[in-house]
Amino acid sequence: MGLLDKDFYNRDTVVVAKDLLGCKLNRQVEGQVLSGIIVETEAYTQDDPACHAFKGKTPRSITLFKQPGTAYVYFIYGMYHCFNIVTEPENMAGAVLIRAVEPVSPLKNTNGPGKLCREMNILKELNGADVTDKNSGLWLEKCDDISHKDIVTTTRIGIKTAVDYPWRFYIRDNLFVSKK
DNA sequence: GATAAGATGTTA
DNA sequence: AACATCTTATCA
Repeated sequence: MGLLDKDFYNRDTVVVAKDLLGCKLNRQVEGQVLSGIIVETEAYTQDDPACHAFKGKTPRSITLFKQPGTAYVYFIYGMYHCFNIVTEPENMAGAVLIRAVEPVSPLKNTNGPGKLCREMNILKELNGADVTDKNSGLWLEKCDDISHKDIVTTTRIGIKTAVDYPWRFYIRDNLFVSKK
């Protein structure tokens, strides 16, 4: 299966967020590979008030300005991590939050951003990792092609600003989307 | 079913 | 003080 490369991520964030649906997320840990199909994403861009990079570079948001295909992992609510993939050219902030995957190999309980990070052992040490390089232990592959009409577009979840941006995408009727 | 509250630590 | 969350408790 084709490894997603820098050119894939070096595009408009919203386009990447939709194209990531149906792709396979892989995590190698202790010789074991955990995999899931991405079924839910959200887009965040530099001029988006809900984005961590909205107010410019900070120690945390600096990762969002790195080259496309960089992992952006941050700690939230005292006990969870969220996993994003940086998009757009280097020095331009943008990222896609992976909100849910459909379990493939020995995975379960991955229907939410905090849960999938816990189940796939995605920790802060992966912040800044190169997702276009398998050696990072975290990479993505092209898998299912999702038809345009099977992508549902809604507003994003869990934020207080820019609540009207229609930048959450998920696969219609998929059982592993968060909430419901 | 629904809604409320509690856990927990980093961030600026 | 807020936070790109999730679990458990307490209603009905």
